[in-house]
Parts: sequence; C-alpha cells; structure tokens
Amino acid sequence: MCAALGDETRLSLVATLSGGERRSIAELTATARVTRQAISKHLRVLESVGLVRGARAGRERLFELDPAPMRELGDYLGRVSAQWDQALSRLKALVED
Amino acid sequence: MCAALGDETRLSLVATLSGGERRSIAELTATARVTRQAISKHLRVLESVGLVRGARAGRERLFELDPAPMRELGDYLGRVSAQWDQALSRLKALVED
DNA sequence: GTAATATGCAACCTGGAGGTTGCAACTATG
DNA sequence: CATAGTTGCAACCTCCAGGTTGCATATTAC
Repeated sequence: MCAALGDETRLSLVATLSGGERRSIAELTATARVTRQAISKHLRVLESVGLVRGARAGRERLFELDPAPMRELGDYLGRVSAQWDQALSRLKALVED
Repeated sequence: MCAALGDETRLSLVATLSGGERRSIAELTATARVTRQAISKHLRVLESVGLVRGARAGRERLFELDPAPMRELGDYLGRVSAQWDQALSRLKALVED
C-alpha cells in the first residue's frame, strides 16, 4: 500500500511539477525514463490522491501541483513529530531509567 | 521498496515490542493474524534494519525494540519537517503571490 | 530416551504495483 | 479531408513482498 510518493518515478513527477508550470503528459514523459503510459498511470494515481490536478487544454492534458495537500502534509509532519517527541521521551524514560 | 514500517503486521510488531518487554516469536505470533513463519520473516527484516534485536534464550528467541534508531527517526522527522517548512514557504510564495 | 515445545530452512503460491505494447479516439493544422 | 500530434483504453508481462506448508533441528520436560 505504498500509495503515494514511495515510488521514484512518481516523486520525480511531483518534483518537476513543483516548478510551478503546468505540463502536458508528453512533456512530463520527455524527461522521464519510462513510457508515456506509465507516466499517465502515475498521474492518474497522483490525481486520485489529490496531489495533482489535470485539465484538458486542446488536444493535450495539462497537469499542475495542488499545493493544498502539501500544506496538509506539512501540518501532518508537524503533528507527527510532536507525537514522536512525546513517544520518544516516554521510550527514553522506559529504557534509560 | 517499502523497507520498514509501511506494512501493518510489521508496524503492529513494533507497537507490541514498544511495551518494553522482550517477547518470543511464539508470543508475538499469538497476538497476530498470520503464521509464525511470517512473523519470523518480519522480525528478521526488522532486525536487519536495526529496529529490533533478537537473542537466543534457551529454546526460544527473545526480541526487543532497539530504541536508538527510534531516536534517530525522531531527529530525522525533526529535520525533515524543518526542510518541509522551508519548502512549503517557498511553495506558498510561488502560489499565493 | 522420548515426547513436546520453539525455532530454522526451503520451496512454493499469490496479488498487485510498475511497465510495455498495440490500437482506437480526439484535436489541430495544412 | 488528410495527416500528424496527444491522449485513452485494454491486454499482457514481470517482479517481488507477504504468506503458507512441510520438514529438519535444537532444547526442555517427563
């Protein structure tokens, strides 16, 4: 269930899109080492998770990064690290005392 | 390459072991929904990554959590979240301005 | 010694993620 | 309209993590 960014190809897609400009599937394929179909699949996954938005524009389909979930991810990491701090101090207390 | 805690079984193993007491494979299997062999494999993986330590004790093999990598993980999360803060402000600047 | 317990080892099965290929459909351009 | 470019759809392939089963090995209990 590596649902999102565990994959290298997918991560590089997000990295490319984090440039801020909207890219077509063909463009995104150009800089990748896999088939257009593979890219297309990944984009669909990323879109279904909400990390990315795609919209038709003429005969091509332009994708852009959706910053909202990124911000959520930031908050999440913040909360998680806070929990970790607590968990770690508990663990330390348990082990080092 | 879901190397460590992405898996449910493995995560629950760590959770159980975070109780602090050393557990045999049989004990760990008792509370799990999979075979002893599966548990054994998971423990070997966790051991190879350094999250867990196992040592023979008579005819059984007792496993305990190794807190050190957990602490490292905490530090790591801290650093990552810091990087995220920076990345997010850059992203925000890019999008919201 | 013998039986029961706890583990190790090895072969095998399975589902799904990541890729590819081939073809059909739509759009722009001349 | 014909043609080239961009995408969608579907079938197929391969690899491997997670599991299972069966048997061998060690250790304790009797």
